[in-house]
Amino acid sequence: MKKEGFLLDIDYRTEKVGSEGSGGSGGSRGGGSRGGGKEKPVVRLWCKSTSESEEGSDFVVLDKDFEPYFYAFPFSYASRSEEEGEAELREKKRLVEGICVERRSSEGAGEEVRVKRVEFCRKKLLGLERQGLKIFTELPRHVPVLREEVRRAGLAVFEADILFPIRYLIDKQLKPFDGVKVVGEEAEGEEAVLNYANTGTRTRTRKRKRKRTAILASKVCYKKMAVGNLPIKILAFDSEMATQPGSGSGMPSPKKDPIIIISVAYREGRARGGGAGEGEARGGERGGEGKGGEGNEVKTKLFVLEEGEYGRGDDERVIREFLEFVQEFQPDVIVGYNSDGFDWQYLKERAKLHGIRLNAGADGSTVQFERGGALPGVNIAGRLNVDLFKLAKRDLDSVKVKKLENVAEFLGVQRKSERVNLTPREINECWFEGSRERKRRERLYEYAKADAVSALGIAEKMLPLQIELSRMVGYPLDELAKMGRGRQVEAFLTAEAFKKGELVPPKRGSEKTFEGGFVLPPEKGLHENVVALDFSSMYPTIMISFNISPDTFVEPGRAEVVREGAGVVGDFVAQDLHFAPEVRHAFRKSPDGFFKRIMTDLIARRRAIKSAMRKHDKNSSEYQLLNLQQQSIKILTNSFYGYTGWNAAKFYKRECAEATTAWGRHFIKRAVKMAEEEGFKVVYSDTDSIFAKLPPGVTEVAEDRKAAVLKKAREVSERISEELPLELEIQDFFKTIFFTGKKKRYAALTDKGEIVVRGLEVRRGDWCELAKEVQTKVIELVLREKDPAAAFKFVKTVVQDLKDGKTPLEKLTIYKTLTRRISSYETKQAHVVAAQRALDSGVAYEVGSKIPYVILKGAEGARGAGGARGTGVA
DNA sequence: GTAGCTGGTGGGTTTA
DNA sequence: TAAACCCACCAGCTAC
Repeated sequence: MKKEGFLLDIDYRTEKVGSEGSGGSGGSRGGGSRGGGKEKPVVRLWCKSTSESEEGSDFVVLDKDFEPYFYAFPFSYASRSEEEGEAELREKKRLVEGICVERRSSEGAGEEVRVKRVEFCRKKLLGLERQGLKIFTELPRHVPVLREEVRRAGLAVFEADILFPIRYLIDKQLKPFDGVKVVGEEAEGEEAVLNYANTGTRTRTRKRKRKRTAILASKVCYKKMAVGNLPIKILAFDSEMATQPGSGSGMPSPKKDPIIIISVAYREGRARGGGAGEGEARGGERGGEGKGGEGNEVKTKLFVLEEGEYGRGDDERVIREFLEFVQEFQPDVIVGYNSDGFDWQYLKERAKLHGIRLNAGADGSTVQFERGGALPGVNIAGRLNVDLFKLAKRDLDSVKVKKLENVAEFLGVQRKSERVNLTPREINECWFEGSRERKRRERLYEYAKADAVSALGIAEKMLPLQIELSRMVGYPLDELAKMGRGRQVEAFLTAEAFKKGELVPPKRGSEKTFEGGFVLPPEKGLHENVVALDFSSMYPTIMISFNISPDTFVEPGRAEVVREGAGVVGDFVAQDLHFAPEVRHAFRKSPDGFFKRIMTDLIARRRAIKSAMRKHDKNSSEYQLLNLQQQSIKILTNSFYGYTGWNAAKFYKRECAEATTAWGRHFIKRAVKMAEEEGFKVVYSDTDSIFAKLPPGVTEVAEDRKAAVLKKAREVSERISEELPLELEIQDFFKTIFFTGKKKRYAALTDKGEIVVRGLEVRRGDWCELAKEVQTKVIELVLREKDPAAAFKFVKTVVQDLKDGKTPLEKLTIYKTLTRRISSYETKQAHVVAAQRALDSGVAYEVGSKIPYVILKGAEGARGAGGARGTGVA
């Protein structure tokens, strides 16, 4: 049979050869079951159909024909003949083929590990063609063992740390949320049962669910497809606990406190385009949804503990019903807020207590918890588990205190003022007193629902961009959502390298830092009619213009500057090289480097997308999708500079980053000079921007002044764009701008009436609301009204209110991040002291969380304000 | 990724 | 002798 669809997730399991199927736990990315006998890896591609008759239905592709492998190359010795090299490689090949070692599993059982086979191969290493070995292994878990042995045999090892499923995607050129075509036969019997869920055996109360077809693949390949409006089912969940009254501690403990509510939110019905092939689960919902609209409504469901159950501390039924719901709903994506760090961990403990399996996987397997690792990771087979808190932490810089309600409000999902808000103490009260007071219990239910709905809303706002990034980078969404930008770039580069026959270099860090951007000291005070100019995509443009790439960098000594009369000594001649200013790093002008080829391609793709966007209405779904695509390309392109300077990067090359910033400094200084030559007074400049005004007396009327400044700015920009390989764009026009005299700190009023603030306390998360409110008002009065006296008066009233104790405590709460364990702080800072006191009274703040505190006059130290998650700090 | 600001700690030194 | 001052450093956070 043939099947087409799009890829959602990938993992693998190991199965015993010979016997039908195998026992053991379901494999996951990076994991696998074990046991005696011969085993082999089976890659599982979790897909959704795109064919018209069964759109949105699930199927899983089983591929048993992919072998784990890695590369090994001899260390290159200077000037050795071709024959000598080949002879050595043949010798090494024999050596590697003979490798046999004992591998001890965590249970202590021994396992004999051999190399499966070895092939000769040709690959490029930083542009240089090299001959080496491609070493295949029986199982993915053998790679780390054999890698060490191959190293011992005197070879340099490459690409031995690419996870097996990722290796599969790269080699097959498959991408998540993109097309897959498979030829094979439908799996039957035990094989099918093991690999897809819901054949009806596990869910007692529910009807038999629709079947997930499993296909034993004989051929799997990429299939181009339209990627708009993919039918993806998201399930958001959240759980609430109540702590025993009088137990002192404010934190619920999974050892004793049961889960009182699990709330879920989801959209019911098919995604846009109809619900063909779906007989049930459509309920009596309205089907008439407009094209392009959201259409289907958000639904919620609560799993609530009963009184008697609470008395026994027995939340088994609640957990079971939740799991059954997951299996019935079959979500593609499961989201929660801090779900990896909290909800799943709690569920794990509670499930263990009752001896029930947390089988939320699409194959009925249990939720897998990553061991070790700095951050707790949670994996669910066949589904994409995403912790939105991690996403918000990484991507929503402007939300300072990343509580669920704050993020939801910021994204326009749900206003805080329009939902039920409860503190942990109130949750307790609503629970315990709710048995008498029905209303309070209702409030708790509304609260639980609001949390799940907010999580769903956040997912719907944030995931589309993540999905585009996932498709582009080639990493499954759940993993990608946890990765930092550097690792995302690296994943993308790894796939690109494969396409270009390049090897991914091994990591070789360094501690050395390098000089960054140039900042011109600002001219203190108030300025009027200032134009802001900036270089668009300065670093990427520089990298492309000067072919900056790890493979075009010429080591000092290899480049010879041709002096008059002197012969050529190095491998490269000066006129064939770009030399960076100040640092004098050299880069070959040709051929185009690895980075340049990729970046040029990305920029071309982005340009094409942007022009395609113009053909669509801004509110259309086509436009929105294209917009997300161009955004993700931009994010990636802009990350290349940072990536080359990230010392944990595989393609790390300090000189690349160093040269990039050196050219940046060179050009911004040149631009300042040119602007001043044209009659501008440059009042400030930072890295890639210039703030300039015309000296007084050029024109008299205010309106003319703006026109004059802009006209001049256009002239300067044109001249600069002609002379330099960069575009200088007019970014903004400020009617007034105020500099405190310090770098990176100013406030401005644009000609559109908006106030822009940079660096000042308003922008900082470690100042209390009151301070920020006051500063905002002062800035308004100074910039808009130009009335410092009024500002002064206003501040005085605020100070008086403060002295009179009229200011509410919440407005004085300061939040600061606890960046490490309390014990490892050298200095006694207020928020650390506050965190310690909170701990003493039973509220444990995790590393990385924000500690709320208030500084009181004459107090011994910090006193707590009501936090949302944590109760007051003692 | 580097540049830069600010507040605070903690120790040593100066000052009234 | 204690308050005032100075300074290097730690820590957190932001601009680009």
